[in-house]
Amino acid sequence: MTGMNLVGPEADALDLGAVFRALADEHRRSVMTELAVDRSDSERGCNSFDLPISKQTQTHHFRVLREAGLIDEIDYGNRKGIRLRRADIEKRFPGLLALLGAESPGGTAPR
Amino acid sequence: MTGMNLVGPEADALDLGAVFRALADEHRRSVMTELAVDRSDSERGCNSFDLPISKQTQTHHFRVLREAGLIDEIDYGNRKGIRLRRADIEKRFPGLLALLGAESPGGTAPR
DNA sequence: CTTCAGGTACGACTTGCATCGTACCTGAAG
DNA sequence: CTTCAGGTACGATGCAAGTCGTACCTGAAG
Repeated sequence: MTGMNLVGPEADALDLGAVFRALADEHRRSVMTELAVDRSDSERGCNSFDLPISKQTQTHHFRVLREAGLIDEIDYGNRKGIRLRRADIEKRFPGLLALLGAESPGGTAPR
Repeated sequence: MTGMNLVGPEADALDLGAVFRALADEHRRSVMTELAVDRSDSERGCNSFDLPISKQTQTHHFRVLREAGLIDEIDYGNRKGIRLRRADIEKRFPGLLALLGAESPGGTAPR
């Protein structure tokens, strides 16, 4: 089976409190900002975001993002994929990703 | 002197991280939700939000909201006023207040 | 003046959370 | 098989933050 065994809440069950708590951390927010800017929404590797923290801590952060419903984690056994749940987020919290994208250091305005 | 000696950051200096950290707390978020829904943006008393916490803790939460740039606190000496910084927030983080307003228990949609 | 309610300052306590060390699992490559 | 890199599980640690107790200040009302 190819992945997706790690699941978060349904689109309608996304909790704004959990989302804000997830985005309160600088590292998690930088991940979400990168994802928000990349309009291709392609699956990304966990270490494509170079976070200055240990891999155990990265595991923790990605879990928080998944449990908040912001990303999907695709488990391949010895490798993991990350994908932004853009449609679900836009449906439940329209404009949130734009706020994150506007914070992109490259000045990558959503237009 | 009529108030406003308590000041937060300038409109352009609002930090998304500080805002998310402020909104991560349930009590602070409930205050902001109430403020976001009330389009009159009139000055409100501190205990017009009935929070199930002591007054010292309320002082703490309002301070966090002010330092995040979300509200103004008007000091009258023995009384205090609270006012939402709607224009500044909308300018810097357009759509944020709509997200909060949509969480209002009364189903008070922003329009 | 005294009384009283609203608010703050300081400190203590407790919980939550970010972080990492150690150990272990998984799958791919030799 | 062994080796190795990516990832997880569990536990410990350190720090930030939410909460409240006590004491004090401020202004209004008697």
